[in-house]
Amino acid sequence: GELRSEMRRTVREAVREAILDAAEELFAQRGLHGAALLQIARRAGVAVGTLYNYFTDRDALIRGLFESRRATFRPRLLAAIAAGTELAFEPRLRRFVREVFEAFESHRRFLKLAIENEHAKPSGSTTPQDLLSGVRDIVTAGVREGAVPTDKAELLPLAMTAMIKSIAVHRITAGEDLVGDTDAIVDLVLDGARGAR
Amino acid sequence: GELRSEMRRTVREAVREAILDAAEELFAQRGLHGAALLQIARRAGVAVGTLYNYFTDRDALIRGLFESRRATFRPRLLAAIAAGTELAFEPRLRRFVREVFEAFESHRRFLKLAIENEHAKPSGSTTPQDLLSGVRDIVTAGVREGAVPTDKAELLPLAMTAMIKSIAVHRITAGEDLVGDTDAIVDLVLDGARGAR
Amino acid sequence: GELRSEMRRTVREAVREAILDAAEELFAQRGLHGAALLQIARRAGVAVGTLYNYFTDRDALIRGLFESRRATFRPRLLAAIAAGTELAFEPRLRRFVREVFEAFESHRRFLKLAIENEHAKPSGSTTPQDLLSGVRDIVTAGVREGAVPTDKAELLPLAMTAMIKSIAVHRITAGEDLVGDTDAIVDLVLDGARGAR
Amino acid sequence: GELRSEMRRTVREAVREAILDAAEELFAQRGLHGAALLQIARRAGVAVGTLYNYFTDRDALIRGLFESRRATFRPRLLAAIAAGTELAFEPRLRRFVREVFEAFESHRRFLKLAIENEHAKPSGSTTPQDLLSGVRDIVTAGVREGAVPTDKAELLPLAMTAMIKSIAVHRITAGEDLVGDTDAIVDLVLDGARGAR
DNA sequence: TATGAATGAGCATTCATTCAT
DNA sequence: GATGAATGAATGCTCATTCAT
Repeated sequence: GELRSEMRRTVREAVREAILDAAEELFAQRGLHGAALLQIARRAGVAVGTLYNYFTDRDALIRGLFESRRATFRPRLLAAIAAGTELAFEPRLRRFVREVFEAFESHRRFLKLAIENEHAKPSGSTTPQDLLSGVRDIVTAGVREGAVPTDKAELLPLAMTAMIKSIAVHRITAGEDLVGDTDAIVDLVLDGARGAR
Repeated sequence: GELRSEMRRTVREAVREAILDAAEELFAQRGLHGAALLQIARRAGVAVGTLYNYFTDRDALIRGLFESRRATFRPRLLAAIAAGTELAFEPRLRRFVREVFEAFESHRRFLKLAIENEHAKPSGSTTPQDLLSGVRDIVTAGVREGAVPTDKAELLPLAMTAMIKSIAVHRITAGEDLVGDTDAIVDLVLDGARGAR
Repeated sequence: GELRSEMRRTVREAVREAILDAAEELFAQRGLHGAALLQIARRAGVAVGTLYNYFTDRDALIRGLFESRRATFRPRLLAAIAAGTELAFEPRLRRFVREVFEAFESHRRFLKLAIENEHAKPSGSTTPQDLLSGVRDIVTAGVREGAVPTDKAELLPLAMTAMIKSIAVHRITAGEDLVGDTDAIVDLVLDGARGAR
Repeated sequence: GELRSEMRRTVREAVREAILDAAEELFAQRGLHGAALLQIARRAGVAVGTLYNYFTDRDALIRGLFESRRATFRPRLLAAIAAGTELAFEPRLRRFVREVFEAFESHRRFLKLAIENEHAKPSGSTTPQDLLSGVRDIVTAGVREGAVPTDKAELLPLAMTAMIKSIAVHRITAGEDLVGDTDAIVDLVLDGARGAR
């Protein structure tokens, strides 16, 4: 009946998640090309064939992983952008960066993977692209507000996103906390190397 | 005699360079994993077996490529650092960034490759690491000089290197000029988003 | 009670037939090796597992299909042979060929399949073998009657069966009528290429 | 030098032939679908990879086999057709059939394979098609000559080819001689079942 | 030293078969 | 009996590496 079908759906979801977790782990360990599907299946505790009941092929598994993780980030990112609309540029930016880092915290492993393989996934949108687009929105508002000179509007989002990603990977690799860098980054972005903290 | 032996050495060097060029081109096109040695050999105009007379295995070829290119960058980087020792922080930084970009210009293809595959090459030093270390030197001098607050010394080099790499890849991908971004980047780094250009 | 059990048997028979129909269609489309059991199950409107409630394995399904179709042909063939016992060789042969073609008409798809895969099914008797054996009976009678020289008795059935099968496949493939070739074939067989029609 | 290169070509040709022989044997034993490339490689005394140095993929190997064999038959068939142009219909046909059977003798195994898998190879021309086309040529000449009634011209080639193939397979399977059937077949075709031998 | 054919381990993918529900 | 997810052996194919010439 309905209960039965719901249980089945739940089990299916659990297996799917186990596969994605295993894939995430092995892709992080051996790279997007270095992890064999057999290893992923073993780590997930299923047979190779089972992988193909959930993803049509290797590429679909990779896409599935990225899309699945992105599906949990994007809402948080969008919320972080929307939440600050009423704020001035600086507090808005500060809040955004903090929330981004907080979101990053819960998926450290995936983020390293996503950032380091950004260039290898030209198909569809990615979390790094979402991040860039979020920063762009805020910078655009900052320009409108007069807080950011027009001529900085092109490079600033690129530069800031690069900083966030780079520092995030740095901290994740070192096993260190991310959120603590929020103010340092925002101060740096706002007032530059010369500005007093 | 000696002449003969020198000619032989020259030819050997030329073949080696042809192989590296072919490798660079194919790695850029199809990725570090996607280019087969047979294709590289063909493009270089030699047989597969010949590759193994110059590099012990695939990995050594990749390392050889990165090291060969690094060998041309590092002197320029070191020179750029050394040349500015007498200058104040700002002009020194400006000069450094410009010279880095000028050096990048002559090896655009390789740089994209090196930056995008930074994480895949944990063995030995790399050009991005050289860059980071150069920036660190200058920032350290800036701190000593009082131009940079101590508490920014840790993250600033990381952030700045990230900006340089990210913008470089952006421009290379778009087929655009790199050097033109020098001042924008330095201004951004020095005075932040809020500072007037 | 009994009614219930009969209904069950009827349903079972209907499902079995649906499976065989689906198998026939897919084998005809993609070959005996090219059709997957999953596709057959889907086309039949049942689950894969159900296939195994009706046939022990893939091979049994194929055998089941061939035997099921054979079970409808053989009676007609036997009847066509028996019906002509009182006739002379020529009218008997003519009648036999016509009735064979008429029987073929109602299972064109299967016949193409059976003829083209004759060699792949060494297990048990097949429709083509039934056909050969029918022709043999009639030829034997023809020899007894003096209408066929003894020394033609060995090859004639083989040759004639080959002609019938070959022309049948030709017409089925072209979507053309079979029965119309009856007289041409029989005339050819009786009087050869040189004889006037 | 030239000698060297010729030797290499010869060796290459020998390996290619060994592969084709192994393929022919295994395809005959287990069917076009049932023989694994690994088995073929083993039987040929080479590694799997070597197969791919000679044929781009499985299908190309099959095509290569059929084309290679066809390349030895077709000239003989064409010669058999051309050789009889000056003869009358009957002797021409008789000669043709005999030469076809003689040609068959030297490649019995392949012929069984080719005839039994005729329908599975829609790409390009095949030996059975060559045979049909040869018979057609001769029948057309027979019609022009007045030896064959026009209305038999369509079905006769089909029927005769079917007979030849069917009897050939019959004899090959039984390990019997082919050429001995020549006159019986031709007599049957010319004068039919009723005609005295 | 250069060559390129041979090698075979490694991988993605398919699909007949099983079995818990 | 029906279901369909899980299984894993089998297979086609790739490609780094070797080595006889």
